[in-house]
Amino acid sequence: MCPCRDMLDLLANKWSALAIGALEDGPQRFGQLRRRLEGVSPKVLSQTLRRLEDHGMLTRTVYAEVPPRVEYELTDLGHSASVPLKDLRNWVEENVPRH
Amino acid sequence: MCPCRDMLDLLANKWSALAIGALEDGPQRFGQLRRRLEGVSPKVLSQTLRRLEDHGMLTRTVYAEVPPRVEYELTDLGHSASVPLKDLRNWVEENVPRH
DNA sequence: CGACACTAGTAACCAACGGGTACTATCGGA
DNA sequence: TCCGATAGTACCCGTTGGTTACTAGTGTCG
Repeated sequence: MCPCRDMLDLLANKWSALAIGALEDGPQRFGQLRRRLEGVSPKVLSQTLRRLEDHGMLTRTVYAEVPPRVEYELTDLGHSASVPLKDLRNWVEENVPRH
Repeated sequence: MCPCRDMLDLLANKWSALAIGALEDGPQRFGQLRRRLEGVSPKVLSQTLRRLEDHGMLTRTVYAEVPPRVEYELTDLGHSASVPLKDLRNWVEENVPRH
């Protein structure tokens, strides 16, 4: 109904939460993210990043090089959202019976 | 890979986050939840609640009455998870251009 | 007496998303 | 010449999300 549902739907999502977490350390390339988020397929990562970009959580910068280089970086909004997401990830890590 | 991914997948989900939020105020019946979480269909709410129950976030109590009465209540684990989820919902409410 | 409401779902069905694998172009290096 | 590296997309499929219709058993209203 209201736009906050869209935003919650975006952030309350496994790969979004993990991707934003990975980008907390600074800009990252596509392949770096792919390796850090173990288990994500390129298609899904691409979709996730695009949705985050559309909602203003990150920027995508293409460098016209070969091989191609694309960097993703959190916006201020993204950095701000990363705080509650980090708390959520921390809660999970603390409350799940370890491997 | 590790079980924390399952848990994150469970909690990082729109309806889960909203359902846990609604249950913060105390036990609720199915229909109450359905009305509070505007827009959720009975099937999806049922699925969501069952998944949360399976993961120990809430309890489901059936009263043998007519008409039927079923109450859902957060466990200690559920109450603990509700904290970071509430922070996330608050972030969304504060950072989304109002309706 | 018959119709309707209330409850907590389930059954059937469909669309959308999540996810996997294979494939592309381009260049440098062995 | 062939391989590797990069950032995706094309294609396909299964699971999930989602909608609507329907159930049973009783109480209430007309």
